[in-house]
Amino acid sequence: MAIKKQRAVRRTDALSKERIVEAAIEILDTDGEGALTFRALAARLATGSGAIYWHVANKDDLLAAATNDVIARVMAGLAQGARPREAIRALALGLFDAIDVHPWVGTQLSRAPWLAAIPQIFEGFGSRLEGLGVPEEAQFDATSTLVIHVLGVAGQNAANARLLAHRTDRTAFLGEIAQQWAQLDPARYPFVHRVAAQLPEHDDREQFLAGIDLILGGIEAAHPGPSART
Amino acid sequence: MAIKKQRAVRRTDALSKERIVEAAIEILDTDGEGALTFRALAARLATGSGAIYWHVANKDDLLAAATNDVIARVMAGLAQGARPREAIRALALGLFDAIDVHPWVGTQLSRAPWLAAIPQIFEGFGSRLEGLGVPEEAQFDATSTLVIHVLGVAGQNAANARLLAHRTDRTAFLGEIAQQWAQLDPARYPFVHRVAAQLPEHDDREQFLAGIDLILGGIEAAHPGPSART
DNA sequence: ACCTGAACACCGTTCAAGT
DNA sequence: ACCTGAACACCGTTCAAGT
Repeated sequence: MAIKKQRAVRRTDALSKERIVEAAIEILDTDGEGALTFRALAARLATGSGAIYWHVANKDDLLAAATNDVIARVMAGLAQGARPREAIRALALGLFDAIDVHPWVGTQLSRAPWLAAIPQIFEGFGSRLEGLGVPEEAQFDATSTLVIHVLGVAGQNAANARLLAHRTDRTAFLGEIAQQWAQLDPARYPFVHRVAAQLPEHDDREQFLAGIDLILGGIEAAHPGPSART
Repeated sequence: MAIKKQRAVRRTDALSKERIVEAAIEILDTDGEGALTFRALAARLATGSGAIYWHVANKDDLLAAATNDVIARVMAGLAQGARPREAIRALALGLFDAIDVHPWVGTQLSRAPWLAAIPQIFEGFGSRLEGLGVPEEAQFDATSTLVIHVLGVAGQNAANARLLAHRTDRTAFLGEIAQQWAQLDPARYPFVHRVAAQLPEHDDREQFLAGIDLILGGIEAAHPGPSART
């Protein structure tokens, strides 16, 4: 009982945007997008909901800051000096994995293209195309296609996560969708029928990467350049 | 003044899911995603907000039905019998244009992969890959990549529309983003700097199609098949 | 069977009042 | 300068009561 007085909860530091964003990320990660409210955030920070507005303009601002944090961490964690094609794949996978862990980032990225996180992603892909032999006039379209692929998958993964929050089993959930697809008229949906069986067992990450490789293949086919020997 | 009595508002027909969805689409198209509330919808239909729940499970159900309507119309309007590559491009452009007119469809598609609209889109792309010479094992990944591209662009366009709702000029808005990009550190963001100038003047539709062509190029490069003479 | 509309629970955001 | 927390305006959804 006579131990040195333990610091109570953590009301020592003053409130700051940093601490608010940190707490928001914790709520988003553990309880999902729906759980982030100013009331919940205020409770966790042991303050009033209005206090948060002193450091943060509004909820969009808060979510943007949280998203930037996660993306900046991905960019910082990237290995340097890889060959362009490998660097592009590593960046894509890094983003995929980050969004897999923080599905709410997917929602944000696909809802707000003016986010500060977007130019970071653009730069990450675009600056490596030079090394792939893509001429300057073609770099904008090629980069945009890679970025759109990442954002597109991000949005879908976030949607899946939103749904899986209410359910236990992922395979069972995909199985239900597969069953719905299998119940469509086979005459009108022959392809969907064939693919339905692959749905529950397919690996999102591998399919994402297959898409990146398809796009890279298209880029290289359109611009046969020096690095053809990947 | 003595003209035949005009039908008052339109309270003749009983309420139905069809009429509710129709009214919802009108609100979404004219006043944007934020304007669709059960109160606004009830007012337009001259009924109580609770009445809507007799025909529609909840707001998600309503939005799903509205989205399916728009997508089904795109599928129905497609020309028959085109060669596979042209058919795929036409489908992609049809979806792009529909989402351009109804940006809220973009939000829905990128938020809800279990929508009934999704297998329609899957079928539209997937069933044409056979004719491109893509072997069966590769069709799932290739289709998914095309669908993701459509959904990814859909989400971004919807986000842009949400922002442009509060503003008048599109070019001015893109100009502001371009300016933000141009203000980033040129040493760390050389590519973003180069691309910023192209941002305000670039054509979203053309860039979308360039992405589709890049993906198709990658598909054909991976599976050099019978239809190489496109 | 279908509709009405008040009531409920819950948001984001504001703001007068405190320190 | 920064924090508190009640109050405001507005949601989606429910439900007892009507026809």
